[in-house]
Amino acid sequence: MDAREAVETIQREMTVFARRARASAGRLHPELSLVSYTLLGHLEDSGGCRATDLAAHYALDKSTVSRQVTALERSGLIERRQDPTDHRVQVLHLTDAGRGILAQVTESRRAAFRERLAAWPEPDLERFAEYLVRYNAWGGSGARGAG
Amino acid sequence: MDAREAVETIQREMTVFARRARASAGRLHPELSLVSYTLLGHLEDSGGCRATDLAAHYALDKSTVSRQVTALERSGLIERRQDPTDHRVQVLHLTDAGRGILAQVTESRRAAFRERLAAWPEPDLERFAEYLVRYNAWGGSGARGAG
DNA sequence: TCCGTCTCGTTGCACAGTACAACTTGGCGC
DNA sequence: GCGCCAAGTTGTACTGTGCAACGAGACGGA
Repeated sequence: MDAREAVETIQREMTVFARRARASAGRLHPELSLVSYTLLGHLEDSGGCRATDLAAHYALDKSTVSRQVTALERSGLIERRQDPTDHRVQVLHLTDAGRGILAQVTESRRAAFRERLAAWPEPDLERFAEYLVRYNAWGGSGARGAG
Repeated sequence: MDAREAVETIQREMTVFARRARASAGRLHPELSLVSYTLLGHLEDSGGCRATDLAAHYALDKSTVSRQVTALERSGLIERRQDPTDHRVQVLHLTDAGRGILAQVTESRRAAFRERLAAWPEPDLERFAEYLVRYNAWGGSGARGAG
């Protein structure tokens, strides 16, 4: 396989993956779409951030994030805290309920991935993880293009 | 990074990727969404098939495929041919216009990937491609689960 | 101090993609 | 022929999304 062929393969396989991801996005959890799961996960990782940060990181419109956040707050999974130094800003935080559901969904996803990756030798797993990080890091948090 | 950590990273990065893929799906071509691009690609690969086959292969409802097909036909990218042996069946075929646009979109996607992967050393490209193939091959064409 | 301009977020609107259910049309077995 | 099955279409509803317009607050220069 030469470089040209490898790029071709990466394109094709990424497309296949994207299609399947979309197909299974709705079946994640009765209460959590793939988007809201992702947003919750980011809140956990970051320890709380602004809606604008979420929008930038996931290439979503701020209005989309705003609505998702509203829904998540209505479900009691996150809470908004006014930033005392800047009253325009709302810092979003997971609630205990949110943390619980997030852990639950993460665990079931993790189990699916573990099963799927069970036969992989550890060095391959590590390289694959590293490649994905490198791929997604391209162009910074708002990367566009060959998604 | 140990294996547990690597699986975790793969899960997270695949999710980020899926999210961004969706974000850029609409900007593929003014005339072609990611879905219709995929369907067109399948028609090219298979050399013509039924709407029901497309639905089954991509885990889509037949009504969804029906509407996509209607749109693609209206745009002159595909044509329906009655199956002479079974009048319920319409076999879908690419038109020349459809083949042209498909090639064009494939090429622009390929260029985007090439740009994105330009800085990668060739051995990494090849390994990454191989990992993706291995990942997607899991469970065959209708694989479900950790998308 | 006040005005222009920026940022953060919400809301109104429109649209794509999707599923489910009901239906039409056509084939097939008894 | 009758009943059932298969292929596709259409009605309806919902979700996720973006863009544009807007409101509220911050910030800097005249």
